[in-house]
Amino acid sequence: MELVAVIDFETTGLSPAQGDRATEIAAVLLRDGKVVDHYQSLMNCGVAIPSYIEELTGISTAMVRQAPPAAEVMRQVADFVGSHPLVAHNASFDCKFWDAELARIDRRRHQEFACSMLLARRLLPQAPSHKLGVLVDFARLPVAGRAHRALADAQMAASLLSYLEDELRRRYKLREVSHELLRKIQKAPRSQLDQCLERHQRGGLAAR
DNA sequence: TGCCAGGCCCTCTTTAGGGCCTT
Repeated sequence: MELVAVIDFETTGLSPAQGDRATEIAAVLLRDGKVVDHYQSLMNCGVAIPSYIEELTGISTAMVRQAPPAAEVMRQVADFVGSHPLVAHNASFDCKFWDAELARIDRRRHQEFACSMLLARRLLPQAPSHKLGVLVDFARLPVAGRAHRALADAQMAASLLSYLEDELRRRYKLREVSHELLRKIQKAPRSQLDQCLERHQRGGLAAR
């Protein structure tokens, strides 16, 4: 598979539209199931961290006040990621913050997101839940560090993505699993997953 | 004062409701 960037944000809440801001970002570059590089930084967005968020993430107002400005961090991570396809766990969440924080520095996203949670719902319907930590435990993947810190979560999402790609290759005898195929699968109705992959195989894309 | 997201997905559905998942 081509190089992809798996990202994870820690934030002050759930919605940039409601004024929530990013407090930490991590991106790991994944190629053929191996992490080849990573970026991580706390970021100072100039707002206080709600106490329940500090309890969840361990990230305090004092910590982000000592961090580089959010604009500087976003420029760095956007340059680090470049034009590589993006992946996140529950990507709709990270996509909102990625786009909102980029907009603040007058930059725009030029690539699509794939979502490891939507893929896991289709490929691992038997998992007890589709939270990142539960899936990592279910698939017996290594725990990268403290949950709800950006780098650990990005590394675990990358491990999960590799596991899901292996499952796709094994079950459907695919030579290669592209980002484009992941996006097709995550959009396919669960009941039509097999038909989706059969169409893909017939199209010859699997052998490329 | 009270409330505060949003997309996905299932079902006792589709003229809807509610749980899941992210912080």
